[in-house]
Amino acid sequence: MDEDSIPPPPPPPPPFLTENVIADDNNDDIFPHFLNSSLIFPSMSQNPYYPTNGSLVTQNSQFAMENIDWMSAMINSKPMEDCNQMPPSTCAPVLSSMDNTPNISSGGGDCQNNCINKRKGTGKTKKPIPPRVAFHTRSSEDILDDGYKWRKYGQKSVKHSKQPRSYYRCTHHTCNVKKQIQRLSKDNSVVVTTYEGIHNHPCEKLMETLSPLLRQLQFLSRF
DNA sequence: CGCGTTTGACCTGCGC
DNA sequence: GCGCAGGTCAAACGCG
Repeated sequence: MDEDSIPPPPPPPPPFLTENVIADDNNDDIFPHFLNSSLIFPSMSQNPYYPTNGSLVTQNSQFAMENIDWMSAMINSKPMEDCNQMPPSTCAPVLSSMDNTPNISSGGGDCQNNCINKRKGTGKTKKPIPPRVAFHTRSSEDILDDGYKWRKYGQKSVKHSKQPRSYYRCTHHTCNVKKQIQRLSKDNSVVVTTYEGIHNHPCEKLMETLSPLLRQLQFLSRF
């Protein structure tokens, strides 16, 4: 190759966002349903039920979701065995620790030590592992308003943690999504939320917001 | 009265 | 097989 040859094309873009997004809570253009420190951004997603990739810091809450590839995490979550081969940004949200090790928001951390679903090899058939995403939120509120309705079905004190872990289930009758909420014992202001599964119904708040608009559109379309 | 939370009991998987 | 820890169940209770 000589110097006159065409320079090589730039490397392909990363498969998902790697920049933090500073969201103005009042900016409907970015997050139309971001209310009261809620985590609702269905408009960013190809899947209307889940937010897409990217990190987010808001004025009301500081979300330490580092380069989370939500779509990959929730839909294409890799088997635990694969996490060594995966980039940290892919491993991090899915495989973050359930105990209080502070690696969830540390840019990936050590997958081997932080896999939620880590199963030490026994050779036995493993239960299918539902996709999971965990992230840190600095908030005084334990329960983030993510647009869905949740019912608490259990609370448990966890070893090596002063803070209990709460278990929630989506109240939608056909939906089997669960989430766990736990505060870091090292930093009580940090809430660790872990989602398990994929909603099979629209976000209620989104529908609530959109329905008047849809009605209006239906009305206008008659002319 | 319906719905959500609390909480002790029970179940299950894993390590030894 | 046993014990431990995490996860779930379900009855009791509280609230609007």
